[in-house]
Amino acid sequence: MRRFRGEAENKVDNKGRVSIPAAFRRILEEGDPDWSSGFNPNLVIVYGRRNRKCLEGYSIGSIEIVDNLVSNLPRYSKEREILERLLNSQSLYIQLDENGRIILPLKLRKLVEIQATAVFVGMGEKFQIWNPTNYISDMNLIEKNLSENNLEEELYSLLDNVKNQN
Amino acid sequence: MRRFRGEAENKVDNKGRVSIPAAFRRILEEGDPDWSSGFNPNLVIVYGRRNRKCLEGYSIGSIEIVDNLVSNLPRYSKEREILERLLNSQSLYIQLDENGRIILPLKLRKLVEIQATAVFVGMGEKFQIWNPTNYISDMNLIEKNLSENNLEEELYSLLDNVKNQN
DNA sequence: TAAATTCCCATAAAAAACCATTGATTTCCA
DNA sequence: TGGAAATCAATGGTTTTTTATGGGAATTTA
Repeated sequence: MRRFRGEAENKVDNKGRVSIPAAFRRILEEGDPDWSSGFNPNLVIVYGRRNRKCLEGYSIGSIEIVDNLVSNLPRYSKEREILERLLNSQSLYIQLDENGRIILPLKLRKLVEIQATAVFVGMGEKFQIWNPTNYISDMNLIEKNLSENNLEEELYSLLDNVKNQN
Repeated sequence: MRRFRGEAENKVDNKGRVSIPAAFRRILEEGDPDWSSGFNPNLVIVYGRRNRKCLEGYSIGSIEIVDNLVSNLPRYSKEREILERLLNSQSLYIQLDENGRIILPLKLRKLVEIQATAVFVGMGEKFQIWNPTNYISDMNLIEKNLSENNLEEELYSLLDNVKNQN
């Protein structure tokens, strides 16, 4: 499965309409089992992640993987209920329009402080939508953390450890 | 099967009428084997869950799954008898009206303290109906629980464990 | 027969569908 | 290979449809 990559800044009009970057649309199309050429793919936006001032977009395929994991937990378990709250209650099924746009409801825009522009950030199996300023802050935070603790090498070596476990 | 997603707050008038959120109606339609375009889907509302100050709505399809689970228990076992009380006795079959509304009987509204507004909460294979204030409390409880015990990562890793079992 | 329930109609606001424009990118052919 | 033609992407505006909700008449029920 191809991945969401790159960053793009698009305008949000006063109805809440935003274009999904064309590159991301390709991934959404590939990832939507019901999609076929000439039609518009669907996606799911999750807004319930804690400690994150952004929205997360998933292709239908990727969200189904997550949903199935949840569905495999005991039906009435506490754990499952909480995960449903975080992943299903705080999420939306959204259809792209003819022009590749979606409508971000006011509620979500307020939640992540998005007004006239939004930044789309590829994150592999999902993408994020940020208020531009908040995105810069978040990147700066990461940069700072990396340089202060000289974490970069350590992080990359993590990858090798994961590999060894498989 | 598509899932119930998102949160919506709708008004309850003094006849007990409430709109089922349009997004949920789509799921109810898909999940009702007898439904066909132009008609109104049916649903089942369960009010028998203890420790839950909310009602639960199921599509015909999902309630059948749950019913079948109960049917797999030994026919005259105590457990089955009790579950049938909670899931069958304390539930009702409801039809949406022409405008996508249902009537919540006074008895049920009292049971979960619903008055002028109700919150609909998508929970994947079912949805919940809450008194707004009680819903906020419940979410706060979850938040508190997550942050105090640093449970979020643990929960998400639960998902990975599920994956590894398959 | 009063109260409750069902059915029918009305409406404002929100969302979806439709159409148009501009600038960038790609195609393709002389 | 240069550049005209075609295509696509991002964005704005308008029209149509859907949603949520209210109210009243008709019908049932107690």
